[in-house]
Amino acid sequence: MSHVLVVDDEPGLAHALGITLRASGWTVTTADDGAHALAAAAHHHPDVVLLDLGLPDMSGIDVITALRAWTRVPIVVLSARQHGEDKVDALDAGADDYVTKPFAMNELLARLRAAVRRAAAPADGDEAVVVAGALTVDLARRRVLRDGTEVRLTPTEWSMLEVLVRNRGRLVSRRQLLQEVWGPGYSDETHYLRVYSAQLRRKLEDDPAHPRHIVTQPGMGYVFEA
Amino acid sequence: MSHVLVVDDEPGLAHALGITLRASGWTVTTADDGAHALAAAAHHHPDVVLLDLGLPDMSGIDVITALRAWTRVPIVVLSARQHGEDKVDALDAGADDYVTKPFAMNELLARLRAAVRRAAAPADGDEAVVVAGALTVDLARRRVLRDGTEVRLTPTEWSMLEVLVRNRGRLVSRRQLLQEVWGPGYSDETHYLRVYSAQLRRKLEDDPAHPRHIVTQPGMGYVFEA
DNA sequence: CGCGGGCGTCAAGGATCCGTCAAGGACGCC
DNA sequence: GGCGTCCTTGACGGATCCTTGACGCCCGCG
Repeated sequence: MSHVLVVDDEPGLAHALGITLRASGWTVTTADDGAHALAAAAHHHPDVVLLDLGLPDMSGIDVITALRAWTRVPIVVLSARQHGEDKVDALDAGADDYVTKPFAMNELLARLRAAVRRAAAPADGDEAVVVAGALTVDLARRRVLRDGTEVRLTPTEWSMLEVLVRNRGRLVSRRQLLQEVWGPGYSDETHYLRVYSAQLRRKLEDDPAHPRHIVTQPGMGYVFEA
Repeated sequence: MSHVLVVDDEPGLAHALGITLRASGWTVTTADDGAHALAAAAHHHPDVVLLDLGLPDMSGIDVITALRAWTRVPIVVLSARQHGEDKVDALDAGADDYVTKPFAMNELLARLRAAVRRAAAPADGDEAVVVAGALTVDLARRRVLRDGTEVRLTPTEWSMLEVLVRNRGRLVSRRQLLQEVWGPGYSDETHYLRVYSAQLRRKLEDDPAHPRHIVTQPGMGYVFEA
């Protein structure tokens, strides 16, 4: 099923949400302030973020803005204020939906499902399995086969390959790659790209010195060619 | 601006919504029952549908289902019932958002904007392909094809070509070109333009000495001619 | 006719970027 | 604690690319 990041500083509510969500088949990560939320989002790549606007360290709007700087993950906002201007602010900042406390749990679940479904829908071109020469990349099962035998990838290697394969045939800029794999704040760590592109090539390419699938576009980024 | 289809059977509310929406820059079509709503949606292709669930001829859920059979136009639902199970049903049927009466008009406007923005976002990079004779410039994928084969450009070459192509048919002044490619503070480095226009012509033009696409306007700047 | 400015061409550096190898160090597992 | 995996970081050739300078051409003008 899908993965949800719950951001809430009230331990009781966060706990209750976690139990209910897990009972509904979600996997759950929790964060109790904005900084941890951003770190967790970058690390876990949740399918949806459930964000309480009342956080101790930074405003919820800032969290939304920071997330929207690098990801389109759906954000469902949770707020105590019933008639707050912050509804408008949150939606304009890039939130996808808004739930006011108190809320019915089944309504919240429906909104989360709707948010995930909306986000998944435009990804039409996504087939779960992409074949490129001797390579078979199964995006759903997170597996790669080369000449029919499985290749073991580390989490970071897989993450980078996944971004490239989902954008196969088109250039992925260094910046985009760094942000999607390592998260915001890593936009300039271009060295990571060199290290990991080399590792992927060593594991996936027939001739790592002359790669046919993971192609460098000097000065710009990388492309996965099928 | 965008076009909204308002589906409501209360003449007073529909009228008030129409006035407010038009004042906010929307163009508006109204329908007072489900059958007319479906016909109007098929005819006008609105950018967003604002749907009141309480309709005389059919249930709002059925309207959503019928729309979703053929279009992904965002649907924002309007309902009087505050704690109704119909919220969940509407969202699961394919609605994008939900507003409960009574509602603040600026919240409704924000939700409509958010719905349209969400729907438009994935389509952004589309249609960014410019064809000029034997040249094909794909602005989204950052690729250039000449007679069907890809041409490798350096980052600076691409950046300059991109500015010219985005302003195709219009003169781009030397100053503007320098600032957009090299940044502010390079307004007088006209020599760069000569070097890079020459490189682009060598890579893209059939006869670099007599360019047909990257044309110099002496003393002023350059034009990309399709 | 001589001169100068704008433009195009070519080539040479120096800076930057890329690929590679390898050494710490964090973390989980036994 | 010992071990293995993985991420991060550094160093270093080699390739690529940006910048800069020199030079020739064309054309208008004095």
